[in-house]
Amino acid sequence: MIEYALNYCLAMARPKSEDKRNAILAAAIQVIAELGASAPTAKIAQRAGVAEGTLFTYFSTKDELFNQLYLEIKTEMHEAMLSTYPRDAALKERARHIFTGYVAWGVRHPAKRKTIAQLGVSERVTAESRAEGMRMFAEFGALLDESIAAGALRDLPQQFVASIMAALADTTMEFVGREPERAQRYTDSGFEAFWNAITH
Amino acid sequence: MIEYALNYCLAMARPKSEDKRNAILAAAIQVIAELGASAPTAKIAQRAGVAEGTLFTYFSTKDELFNQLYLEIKTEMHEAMLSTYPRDAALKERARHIFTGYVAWGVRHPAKRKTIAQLGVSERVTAESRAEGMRMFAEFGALLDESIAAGALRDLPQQFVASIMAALADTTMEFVGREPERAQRYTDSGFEAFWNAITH
Amino acid sequence: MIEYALNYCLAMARPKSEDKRNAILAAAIQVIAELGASAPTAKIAQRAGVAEGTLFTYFSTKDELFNQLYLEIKTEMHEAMLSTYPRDAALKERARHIFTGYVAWGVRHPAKRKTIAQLGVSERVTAESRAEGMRMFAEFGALLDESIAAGALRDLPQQFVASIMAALADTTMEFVGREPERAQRYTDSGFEAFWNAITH
Amino acid sequence: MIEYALNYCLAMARPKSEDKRNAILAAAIQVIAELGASAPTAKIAQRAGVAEGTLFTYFSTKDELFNQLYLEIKTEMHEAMLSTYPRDAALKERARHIFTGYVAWGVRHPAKRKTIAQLGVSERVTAESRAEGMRMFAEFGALLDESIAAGALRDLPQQFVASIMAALADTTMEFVGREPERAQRYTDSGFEAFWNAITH
DNA sequence: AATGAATGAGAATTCATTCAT
DNA sequence: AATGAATGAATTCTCATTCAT
Repeated sequence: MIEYALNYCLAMARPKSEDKRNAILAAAIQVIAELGASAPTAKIAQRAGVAEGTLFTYFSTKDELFNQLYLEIKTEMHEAMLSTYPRDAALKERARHIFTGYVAWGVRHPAKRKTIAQLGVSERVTAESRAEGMRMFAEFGALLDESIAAGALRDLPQQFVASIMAALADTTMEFVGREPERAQRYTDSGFEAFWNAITH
Repeated sequence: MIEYALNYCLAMARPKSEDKRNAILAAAIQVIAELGASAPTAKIAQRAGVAEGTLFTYFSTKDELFNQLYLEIKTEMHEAMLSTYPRDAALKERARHIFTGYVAWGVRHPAKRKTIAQLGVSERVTAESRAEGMRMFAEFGALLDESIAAGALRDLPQQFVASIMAALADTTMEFVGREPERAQRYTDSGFEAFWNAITH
Repeated sequence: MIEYALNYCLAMARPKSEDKRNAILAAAIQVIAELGASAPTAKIAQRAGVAEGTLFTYFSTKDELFNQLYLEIKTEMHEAMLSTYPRDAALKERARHIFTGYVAWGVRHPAKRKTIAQLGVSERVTAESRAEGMRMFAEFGALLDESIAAGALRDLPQQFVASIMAALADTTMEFVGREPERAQRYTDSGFEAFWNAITH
Repeated sequence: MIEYALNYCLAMARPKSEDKRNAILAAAIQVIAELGASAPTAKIAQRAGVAEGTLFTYFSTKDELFNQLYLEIKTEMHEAMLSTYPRDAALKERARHIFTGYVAWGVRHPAKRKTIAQLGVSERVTAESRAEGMRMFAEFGALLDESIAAGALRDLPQQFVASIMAALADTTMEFVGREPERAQRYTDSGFEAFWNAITH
């Protein structure tokens, strides 16, 4: 009530709602997962429960929506890998934590995973967005430097190691998605494969 | 003169030309590599040097073109991996041959690689095409059974191993693409990583 | 403090501000001069420093804004032609005064001139507005009746003479706009042409 | 029949039809005269009896359509003024011919006249088109050089004279349009006014 | 009164596919 | 078989206007 009066005086209109923005991003994830990067904005808006035009008050173009979505998902992936990171565990356990966190996230969010796969090859996602997305993951390469030191990949860029991790984790996710009942087995094996790949 | 040409034309039913079909496929590779899977058929036809409508006498729909292209490239990849396959070499050398052949092919044909990446996530490529594409590669899993027997991946499907190989090779290609002067280094390391991943 | 502001706001019904109305009209002139009659209301509001919605508390529709603007400018033009009108001068001098005043106004206010040109052919400006705008100028025809009496235009409607004056003055303005350094020359010649046109 | 066979051999498809192009231009004239320069392409296509998309095979953008239309009408106006031009008549008669030809054209083609008025202030018509349009009319200034030599407009650019002619003729047209029964009277008077304007 | 988010009906193009030639 | 004009549904984005705050 008082808020209304305040708004009245300050002459503020409805503020842009974070909820709506999130609804649009969430809808985009679903629709892109279903239809690919050619998903029409109209369908995204509809799924989000907003008018077609509203989408454009939150994202000025389709490209902007896609780039923001790309970074949003990448950030979430990153967080999933770092949450409850065991700082003091042995190196291998820390690595396992990251790998496992990523796989678990991907399995839990199949639509997001498909969407990232689509956006990853979409011409709409700019080089800048890609670079920013990559920066997050490069850090894991650094994290693993110790383990790499003696292995086959020594003196190759950390990014190479990070990409290998991502590639193996993605493959793992896919098979977990197909046979969820063997999730544990795939995840363990995927990680061991990765660990062997980089440490020997 | 004109009459002669007329007779010539009316007399012979022009057969579909294998050349034209190939020109369209080759054009599609280029255009899809440049524009993604949303590449218009008109642009593909133009690049192929044929009329818009002609494309549709060789491929009844865009989807058909894309699916055939997908399989054509997959087949070519497959052949690249098997050419000069050293039947009697030691297991690891045979595996290296396959891995290296694939990477070399990808580096030599960047447009094809980009196109396969695009088609790989395109809604136009059917599950059947994907399955058929995968079948070719599954055989390499079988090939490696021996080596897997004692490693981390024992009793996981051969497809898992094949996918891991593909994933690591793709990653390798990408980095070779970025730093061609270190091609040898990346390829060797990529293969060692793969070998370690599956044999330990 | 906040409470005070609150009371202040609740106590007084804010009156529509003449300033704001004028700001909107002034902004419309600029934006229409730049973008033509398709100028969006949002841009006009922005230029005026008010919210999109505010524009509609001062002008219920875009059409109303455009019609009022049309008449406002026409009125201003009219005033420019009559200011310091030398009632007792000779006929030709009075005519010159009007012609010159109009040209000078147009040269001094190029955006207004462009805007009037746009509104003059816009479907948004109603026949009524046009009629009202024309009425003002018809009076100049009456003023010139004497001079017409013997000329080529005798027994044609005063409006015809008024339109001829407007047409010649507009042409004059345009050339003064292009070559401001010859302003005097163009204005004098334009008027002489007009005077000769109607008096011979 | 033989043509078909020939086409068949040369593999020509339906050629772009001049008729259709003209139908689109004619439709544009009508619709722009009715709705102004904001006339939608969809409405123009419909009026022309072609599909919405067809319009764009003849004119790649709306701007191109508008610019070509502008020049087409200007050219036609120009021709109307020169047709049956009496090379050997006295100067005034030649001038009258031009003036009268233009007015008659404008009266006969009111939609074209309205359309040119709209396009003349439209942002879509480029400076190049305008310049080209103006070039045609500048020549009439040259034509009148003799008559100007002694008048009020001596040593002003021919373009100024040409613009004055256009302005007076436009005014004349408008009044003829309103009172067609006095067409002759207006045309004669308009021309006399013009002649007096430039020769005295 | 003032704000600006929300709306949805257009608007200009694009494009896979058809079909007359 | 080859051509490319013709089609119209679909797409992204704009904009006048409304309305909750």
